[in-house]
Amino acid sequence: MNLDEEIYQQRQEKLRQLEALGYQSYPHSFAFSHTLEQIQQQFAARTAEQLEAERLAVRAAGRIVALRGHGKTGFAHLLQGGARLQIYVRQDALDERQFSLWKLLDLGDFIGVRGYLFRTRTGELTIHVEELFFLAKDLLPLPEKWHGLQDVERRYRMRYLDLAVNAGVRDVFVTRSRLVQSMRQALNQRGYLEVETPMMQSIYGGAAARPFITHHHALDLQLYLRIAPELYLKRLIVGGLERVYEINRNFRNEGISTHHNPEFTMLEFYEAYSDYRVLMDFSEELLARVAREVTGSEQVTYGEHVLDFSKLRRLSLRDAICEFWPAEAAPAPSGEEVRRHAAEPDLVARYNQWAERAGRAPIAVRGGEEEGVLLTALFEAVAEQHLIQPTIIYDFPVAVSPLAKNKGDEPAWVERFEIYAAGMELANGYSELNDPEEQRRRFEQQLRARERGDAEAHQMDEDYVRALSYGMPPTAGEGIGIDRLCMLLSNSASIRDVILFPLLRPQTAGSEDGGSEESNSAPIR
RNA sequence: GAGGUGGUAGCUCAAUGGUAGAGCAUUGCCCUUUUAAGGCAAGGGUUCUGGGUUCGAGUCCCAGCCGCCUCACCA
Repeated sequence: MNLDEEIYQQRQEKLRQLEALGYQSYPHSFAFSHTLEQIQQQFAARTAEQLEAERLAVRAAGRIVALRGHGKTGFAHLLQGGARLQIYVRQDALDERQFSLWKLLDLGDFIGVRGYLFRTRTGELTIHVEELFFLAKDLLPLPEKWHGLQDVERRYRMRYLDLAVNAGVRDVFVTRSRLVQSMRQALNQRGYLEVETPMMQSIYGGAAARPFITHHHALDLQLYLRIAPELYLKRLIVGGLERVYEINRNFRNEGISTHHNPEFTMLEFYEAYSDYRVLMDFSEELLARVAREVTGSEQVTYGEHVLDFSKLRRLSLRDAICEFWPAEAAPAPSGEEVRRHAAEPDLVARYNQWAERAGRAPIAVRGGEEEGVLLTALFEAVAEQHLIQPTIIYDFPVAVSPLAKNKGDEPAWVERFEIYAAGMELANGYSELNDPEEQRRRFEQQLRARERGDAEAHQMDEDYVRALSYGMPPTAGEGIGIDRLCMLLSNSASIRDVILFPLLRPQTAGSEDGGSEESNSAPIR
C-alpha cells in the first residue's frame, strides 16, 4: 500500500469517527457572514485593543492549508477565495464534541467557524473560534505547503491541485476573466452585439490552417471544427447585424508550443462602414484600455521587458523587412526592391545564404510560391522576433490575404494589419473583401495553391460568395488572440499557463504510476 | 517532425559505478498565542518502463513512455 492509499484509508476512518460524533460527513451548506478577503480588508486597521472591546462576531469558511496543534490549543490557516486567515482554537472555548472534531481535522479539510476577531501576540488578525463546523474531508494529501506543486506536468494535468496550493495561479485566471470582461464591455459600449456561430462546419475557412475532422452520425456528415468564425460573422454583416463579435474557441490541428494550443480563444469582431484604418485606431484604444483595466497600467512587465500599450508603433510590412534585415546579410533591400514585387526570389536567396552561414533556419521554398507569399515569409523570418513593443504592421500582400480588400492604388497589396508584441502575433485585421467576383477569384487562387500542396489553403465556400453577392457594406474586421494577450498581461511565458486545461498527451497505463489497477483502493492520480 | 534535457518517498529535492537520504507531509506521545511552531519516537522506495555492460547500476549504454526547452509548421 503506498502512502496515498494509506492516508486515504486513515482519513476515511476519521470520517467514520466524525460520524460517530454526530457530524455529517458531507454536509450541504454553510452560511458565512464574511469572506476571508472581506475580513482581511474590513478589519485590517483595527488594533488589538479595538478588537477586544468590540468582539466582532464572524462566520467564515475555507480549506485548512496550515495546521499547528499545541495540545489543548491550536492554530490553522484557512484559504478561501484566494485569501488566507488564521483561526485559533482552544479546548476551553469549545464543547467536548467540537474539540474532538478539531483533533480529527487534517490539512486540506474544509471547515466553517463562528467566533470573534482578535490579534495574536504577533499582531496577526485571527478568528477566536467559538464554534467549529465540519464541511468536507480531503482524503488525499496536498502537495508540500512550502514549495507547492512544482512538477509542470502535474500542474497542468491536475490544475485543481495547482490552483489549490500554488498562490498566483489563481491570479492568472482572474486576470484572464477580467481581460475578457473588459473587452466585452468595450465592444458593447461601441454598439456591438455578441453572437455565437458554428463550431462545427462542413466547410472550414477564415484562416490558413489544418482542421480537426469529426463526423455527425445522424446526417452521416463529415464536419470540421472551425479554424475561425470569420466567414459566418461576415454573413451576419450581410444580414444587417452591423457590429458583431464572438469570443470563443478556434481549433487548429497543428503543432503545440509555448505559443500554440490546438484549441485557443479568439475575439473576432466586425463593423460595417469601417475600414482597417478605423480598426487600427480602435485596436490601439482597446489594448490600452484592457491593459489599464486588467493590470492597472498601460505599461506591463513581461519577462525582461516593459511593454507599453499606451501607443502602438505603426510600421508597414515592407519597411519592417528593410528595418530588421540582418546587417550581416547586407545589402539590406531597398524600399524600392520590396515594393517592386518581383525581387522576392532574390531576396529570399540572399536571406537564405546568410541564414545558412548564421546557422539559422532558411525560408522553405517549395517552388511556385507567389511573390507575396515569399515576402511575408521574409517578414516573419526577419522582423517578427524583433517586434517586442506592441507594434502594428500594415499592408500585406494579396497572396496571403484571400479575404481582405485590395489597396486602391496597389492591387497586389491589401488593407490589412497585424499587431505584434513580445515577438508574437496578437491580432490580425483588415478591410473586408466584399466584391463577390473578386472573392471567387481569390478562392480559386487558393484552390490552385492547394493543388500545389498547400494543405492550409482555403476551401471554396460557394455560400459565402453567394452571401457577398447579396451585398455586404464596406466592413472591417479583426481577430485578437485572447490567450496570448493574457500571457502578456499576466507575465506568463507559456500559453499553457493561461489555459486552465491545456492539451497534453493522455497518460496511458504503464506511464507515470502504472495506471492504477482497478482495485477498490484510493483513486490516486 | 529534429535536437537538447529531465523523470528518485505523498510533495520539494540530494546521492564519484559500492548499504537510497534530508526537509515537509504521515503515525504515536508531549505541548493553552503558534505561524515553514517546537520536542521525542516510528513508518514510508519496482529510483518512469524494458533490455544491456559490470563482481556491483539511481548513476554508464540501447530502446520505449511522458514532460519541459529550442528549432521547424502555425496564431
